[in-house]
Amino acid sequence: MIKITLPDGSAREVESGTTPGDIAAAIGPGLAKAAIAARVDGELYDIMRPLERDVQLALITARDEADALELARHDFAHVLAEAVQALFPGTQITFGPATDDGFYYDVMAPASCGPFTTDDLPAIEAKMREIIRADKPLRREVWSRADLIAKWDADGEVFKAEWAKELPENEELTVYWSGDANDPTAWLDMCRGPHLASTGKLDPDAFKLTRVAGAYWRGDQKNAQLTRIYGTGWLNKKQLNAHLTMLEEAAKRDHRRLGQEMDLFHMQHEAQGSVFWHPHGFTIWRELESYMRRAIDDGGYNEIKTPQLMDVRQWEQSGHWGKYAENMFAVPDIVPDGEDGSPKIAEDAAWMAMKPMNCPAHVLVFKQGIKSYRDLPLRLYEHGCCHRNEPHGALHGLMRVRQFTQDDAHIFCREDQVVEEVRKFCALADRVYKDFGFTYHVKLALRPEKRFGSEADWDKAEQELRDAVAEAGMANDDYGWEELPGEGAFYAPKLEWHLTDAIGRTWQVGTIQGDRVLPERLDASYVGEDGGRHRPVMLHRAIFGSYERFIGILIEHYAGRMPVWLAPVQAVVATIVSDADPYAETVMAKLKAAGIRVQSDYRNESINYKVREHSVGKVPHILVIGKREAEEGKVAIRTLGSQGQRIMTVDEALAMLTEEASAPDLRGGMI
RNA sequence: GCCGCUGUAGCUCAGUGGUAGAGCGCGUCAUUGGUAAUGACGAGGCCGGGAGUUCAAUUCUCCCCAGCGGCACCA
Repeated sequence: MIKITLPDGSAREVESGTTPGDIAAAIGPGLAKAAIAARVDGELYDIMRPLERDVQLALITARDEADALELARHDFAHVLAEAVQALFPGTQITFGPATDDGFYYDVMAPASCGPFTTDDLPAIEAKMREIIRADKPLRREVWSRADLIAKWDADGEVFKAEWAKELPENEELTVYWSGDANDPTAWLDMCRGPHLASTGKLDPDAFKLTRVAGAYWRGDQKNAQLTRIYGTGWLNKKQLNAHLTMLEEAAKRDHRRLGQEMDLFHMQHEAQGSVFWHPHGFTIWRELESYMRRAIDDGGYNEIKTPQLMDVRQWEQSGHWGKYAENMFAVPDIVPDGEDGSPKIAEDAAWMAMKPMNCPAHVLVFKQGIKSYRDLPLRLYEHGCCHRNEPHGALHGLMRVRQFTQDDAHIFCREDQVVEEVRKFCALADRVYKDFGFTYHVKLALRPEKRFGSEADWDKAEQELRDAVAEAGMANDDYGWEELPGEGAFYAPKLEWHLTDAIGRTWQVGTIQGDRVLPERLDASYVGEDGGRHRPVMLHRAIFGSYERFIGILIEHYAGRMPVWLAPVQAVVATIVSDADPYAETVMAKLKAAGIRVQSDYRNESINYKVREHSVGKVPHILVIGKREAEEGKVAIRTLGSQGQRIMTVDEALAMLTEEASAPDLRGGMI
């Protein structure tokens, strides 16, 4: 007999081998039907898996949504693999987990039919529904490693066999059958589980296969490329539809689409991965730049500007040429050739490289003149324009570009100032993100495999960041505090700020890194109180990350409806009849004088047309002026997102617009 | 860089082995109007680039380039 303790504290004595499903049935028929899995001593268990020792047991139903979704998605993944193998014999299966919104399965299509395409998805979906409707029981079995390897070898499942062979010698492996023992279509996968009791527990109308993509076996570029089939999966059709609606919403917010509709910027292949900012887009940029300048002035930074090109030897010394050359653009020293007029690379040409980062140049500025401990902390800031030769497949709108401008600064400080400087940065970043209406999580990326510096330096650098975050009161769940092993930069661990936008997506933007490597490599020093030379610590930090990316995030976050202070056009003065134009011109003059970005629309078009066009153009306020307003000295304001209009005097409108058009830091409040 | 898909007018997209169409936008004219599209007419295209098959290629084949979805990468 074993003892099962339930969440309410009650305990039951049952035979060893009793399953959670049996216990649910003993409690009541309703629960027996609803229970889909169990949590046994904190671990997820199949409802049909025998219990063999004293345990704490909690039954899981669809009400435990996170667990239920995870189970369902994992099952969908298995059904997907089963369907693909049923339809395309010879397909090899590998691995198929649940994801944040669904599932995927990586398969190797048989050589005869080549990689799967989206055209194959409808047939696979239909087969999946068939499997679900067949309500095949899912049976867990424990196999020896040797038996399983034999099975995979016999079936020609190269990837599964490789995986099993790498597991520890004596490990017992779990497999799941889909279908009972005498079912000729029974299908087997090696899997940790857990799974639902049968395929029929899934809702056949609660999933959709969404796309296919290439993925490397075990995530390594050197390995075979598999076909990954993605699906989204839910507990019921309603949830699925809600998700599909959210995806549509995200598509509507796509900054590439809005960027074109709002005439903010464009890109073209002659400057692949680089942005042509149009007047409207660059207006947003200028506002952000001004905002950031005020913030750094406030924070005690000094703004500088450093060269775009430096001799490659400089990059060798900083270590970038060794670790980062594949992402750098190198430029030969070209001299004109007098003979035929064509440019020619000199034999002994010096090679220059475009800067991919600003840090070495900032150290060079620091090194000019002798620095005393009294000069520290020295905070050097730059709107640093960097070029990185990103892989073609990585480029994505404004989010991943080859030329971008960072709000980059390096703080040179003494060892004893590090924690305080990081803490101050946390406060500054907090203020900035809140001004844009973001919430955020903070994570600490720890030492990567490829790295510079001693273990002791890394220990210290990591601990400092931990301490500073603790002092800033952010090392807790409210801030999603988490440590990420192996994800730091090659020269330093980094704190990362992950913003959550208006529809719940997250974006990594801000960062601060404590670096002792670069000051050493470039021999930066200051004179201490003791008269001796000391190494400063260098903190790399950014809040927006890059202007390009941050603007992309803002466009999606606000769905193009920028707050008034950032809106490229803050107001349009639109007349109904041309008789009102002269009066409208006086209104324009007043708004312009007050610094409002206002445009007039005196075109020979209906007011309906004008209102529609500027609404679609996401102008925050339309000031409509007809005969009445002209006679009464008023304006009729229609605000984006609202149906009605407000009639007010020009001065009232001016006061309102002026208030809304001022940046949040100048208003002393949040937007 | 890897896998898959896509590339036709400024934009969104139809279409065809016999050198092209719609809507929006743009231009002209009429219309002076009251809060999300006034009407008529008109001008726009090397059908991504190159090669091949063919009497004939925007259409079929191959190679490039770019974009999109992922993977890998993101110092």
